[in-house]
Amino acid sequence: MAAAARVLHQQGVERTTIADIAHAAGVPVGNVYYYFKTKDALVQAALAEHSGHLAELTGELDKLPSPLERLKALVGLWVGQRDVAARYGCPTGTLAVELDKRAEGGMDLEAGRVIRLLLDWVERQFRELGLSDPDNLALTLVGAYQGMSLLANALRDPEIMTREGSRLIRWLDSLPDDGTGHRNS
Amino acid sequence: MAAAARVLHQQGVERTTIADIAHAAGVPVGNVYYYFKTKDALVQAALAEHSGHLAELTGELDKLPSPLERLKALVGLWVGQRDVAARYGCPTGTLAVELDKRAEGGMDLEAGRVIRLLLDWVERQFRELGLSDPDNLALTLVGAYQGMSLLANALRDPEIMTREGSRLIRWLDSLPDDGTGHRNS
DNA sequence: GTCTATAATGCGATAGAC
DNA sequence: GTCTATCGCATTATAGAC
Repeated sequence: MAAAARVLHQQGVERTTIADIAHAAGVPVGNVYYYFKTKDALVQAALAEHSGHLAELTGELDKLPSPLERLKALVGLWVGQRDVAARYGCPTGTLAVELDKRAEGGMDLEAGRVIRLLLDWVERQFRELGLSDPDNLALTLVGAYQGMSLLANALRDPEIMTREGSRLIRWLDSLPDDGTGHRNS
Repeated sequence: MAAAARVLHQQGVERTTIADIAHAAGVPVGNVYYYFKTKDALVQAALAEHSGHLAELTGELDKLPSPLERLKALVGLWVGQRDVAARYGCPTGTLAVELDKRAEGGMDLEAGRVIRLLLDWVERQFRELGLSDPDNLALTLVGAYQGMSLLANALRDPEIMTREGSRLIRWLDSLPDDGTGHRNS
């Protein structure tokens, strides 16, 4: 599953063959089909990997004391992945684009579910900050991440992540917050 | 070329066969190969279509008197395309994601060139407004567009375009501007 | 459960009649 | 320049020995 997630991210769903994944995992082709009946099942396994990785990540961030620190740390993690993003794009975002075109078995919405998990977590942070319209703020932050990842990838320029990341940090710092964790703007 | 651009956007590059494009254009398969030697040549033709469409669009916007009006009209056009974006994503953005994975003939950077055209035009508007860091502002605006298109597509929710569009309009209006068209912030 | 060999299919590309 | 028929190949998926 880890090999599937990695190779599918780098090569894309359509250009990746089962043989590619089998090779990356160090097993023969037929063996893969023993555990995953179809290629789509492998794609779903990759999605589960991304979902698990996200849960792990937010779990770590939740240890930070304030919601603002958590959001800023999240942006820091994004920028830290700038070279991967510039080369292959956001794993979940590019997968969402590919699955939308794939249009079989109604799997085109499953990547959206992983993105929804991130949106919900971010929205929770904004809500804890006492800000109004936390759902719109989450949309803005996650949208900015997907946008800067796509641009960095399309232009092959990791510095885009750095520049936009800095702006997002300043934006987060500029949001109204009295330090109590309860605030309406 | 128009049929290629349309079908490639809707079905994706890898899932679209030459037969699909030939059918959409109302010509037999072999005929397509008389004008386009390979499938990649068709993809490049589609990119040229997008590039031409963009030039046409900015040409219209350039008729508006002020840069701020032009940018706000651009956002309005994006929101006006919300149903298409929610169903198939931004034509150029999704193509950039797909071509990055395709990785053949060095065509993976050509979608980036079209996006660069948009970035440059937007940057020019910000520069005319006299704002500092017009390149970063362009990155923010175009990045927001790509991000909201991807989210709208992944979640199949055109309203995301409306909500983020409204925010972008407010953001543009909040930028420092004295009405002379020359200003540093 | 592991692995090899192969069947079945779909697609890019071409040949060649008209 | 238009169109039909087909080749060659890559890939998903399976059969079946071990």
